[in-house]
Amino acid sequence: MDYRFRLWLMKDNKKVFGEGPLMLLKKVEELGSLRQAAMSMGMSYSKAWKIMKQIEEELQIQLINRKIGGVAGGGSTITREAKDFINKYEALVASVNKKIEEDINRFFVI
Amino acid sequence: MDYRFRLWLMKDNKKVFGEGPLMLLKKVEELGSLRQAAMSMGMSYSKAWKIMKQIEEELQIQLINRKIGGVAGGGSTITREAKDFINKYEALVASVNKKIEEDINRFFVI
DNA sequence: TGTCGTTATACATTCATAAACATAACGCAT
DNA sequence: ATGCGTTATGTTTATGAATGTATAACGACA
Repeated sequence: MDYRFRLWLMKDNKKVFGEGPLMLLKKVEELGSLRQAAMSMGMSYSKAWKIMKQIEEELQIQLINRKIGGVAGGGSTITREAKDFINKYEALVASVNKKIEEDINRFFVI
Repeated sequence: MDYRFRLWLMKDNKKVFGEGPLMLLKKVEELGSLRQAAMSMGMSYSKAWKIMKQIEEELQIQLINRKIGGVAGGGSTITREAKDFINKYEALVASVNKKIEEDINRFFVI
């Protein structure tokens, strides 16, 4: 049986971290700019920006260091805190994924 | 850390079973009609009907026995196959949830 | 000092999805 | 025969989220 799952971290009953933010942060790390990260995912910059803002407010964690203006117009890099966070989230998701694969073959023998 | 988790069963890359259909089937079992089941969930009947139809087509499983007309206008009851299916799905979700709760406290010590 | 690509933000528009609505058929009970 | 509440299905309308557009500020550098 094939499956798909999503796991969100919640705060005050609001989604505060999930697959979208994860991808975004990894792309920022790779590309050095939030705009380029959003573009590379086919996501509008305004949405990407809102996501970052919301998470930072909600979790009280600074995720990216912004630089406005300058040689390449500016850019963003992810913070150590963000790196730690995505490492934890990825480890969690991997662990859960493993569990599902074990179980799904136990329950659905199809 | 609080979380929310959703698991879908897939067929041909399409969502074919998840939390929505599960609730719907349980409500049909409880209330004896797809219309009432949908209403009780604040879901439109047409959507509920489409969900049932799609799953039955996709999984090649008959989920509900329909009766049109008659004493109470008709109604629907869920099949044994559907009962088996929701039992498996619920067991799987419960097992995975347990795992997440263990892990999330291991990873996010917040 | 003007240019560049970025962050930041508000606002308008588009689009996909869901809900509403409409209609037909059904069969038991009165 | 008629009415009732259901299943079945297509069509229309509404809602909300995502996207697009616009504008300002910024600062290194040529």
